[in-house]
Amino acid sequence: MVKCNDVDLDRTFAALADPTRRALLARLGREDSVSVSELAEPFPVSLPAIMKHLNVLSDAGLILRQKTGRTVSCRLNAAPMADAMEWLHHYERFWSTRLDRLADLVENEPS
Amino acid sequence: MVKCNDVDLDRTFAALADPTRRALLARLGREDSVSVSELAEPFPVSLPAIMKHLNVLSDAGLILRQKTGRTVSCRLNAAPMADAMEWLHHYERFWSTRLDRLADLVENEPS
DNA sequence: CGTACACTTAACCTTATGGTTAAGTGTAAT
DNA sequence: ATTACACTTAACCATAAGGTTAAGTGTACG
Repeated sequence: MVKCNDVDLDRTFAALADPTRRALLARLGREDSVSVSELAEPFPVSLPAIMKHLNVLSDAGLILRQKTGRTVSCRLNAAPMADAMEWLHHYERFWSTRLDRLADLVENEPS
Repeated sequence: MVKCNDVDLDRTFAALADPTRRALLARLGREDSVSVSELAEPFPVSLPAIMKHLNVLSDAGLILRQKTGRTVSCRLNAAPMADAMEWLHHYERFWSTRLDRLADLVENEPS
């Protein structure tokens, strides 16, 4: 199993690897539907820069855009995060402390 | 809260955004302690390329290296993944209640 | 109509990423 | 001592990422 070419996971993790993009997602987590210019406003960078971030997020499937008149509203689509989460989940036992693991054992294997 | 400069999270997600690096971590998840050349062997790229990947993983704190004689053994350090997991955890409600959201969409988008 | 507004695209720049080959360092074995 | 081995570093290359300014598209409004 040399090739592990999970392009979707690549894109998801890459999209999450930037603080501006995480902040955009956080905003959409709080606000549900926000226009592009409203999204851009708090950041000290230009609108085209934000556009590029939004494109990265779209390509990763993390946001959806819908045009209404001349404004475009963005909303969160967290589904791809579930795959990232699942990948990480496989490593959970490596950071759980011994006590956590003990608790896990007790929970999952009673008696 | 414009600045969300979580450099560690940047590095963790960026490190995870490459299939070769994820495969290296997977190997270390299975094998606990593996030398650099053993790690590199399955991949169709040069050893220096793998070195760069290992450096990225080290910089993200995801692996630890220990030199013994002329061989360097690498082991997984999953701790930084916990922070990534925690970040993702905040969005869990956006995909775990997907059926509810689907119903919501159907309600709010009459065709 | 014309103009302002919301967004997008284009062109460009700088730095980072992922790869290469070749050379260097230090330890082990003959 | 010499040679082989395991890894590292250096130098280079092509492409991608993240930013800029300027120009373009399309919708709304006076």
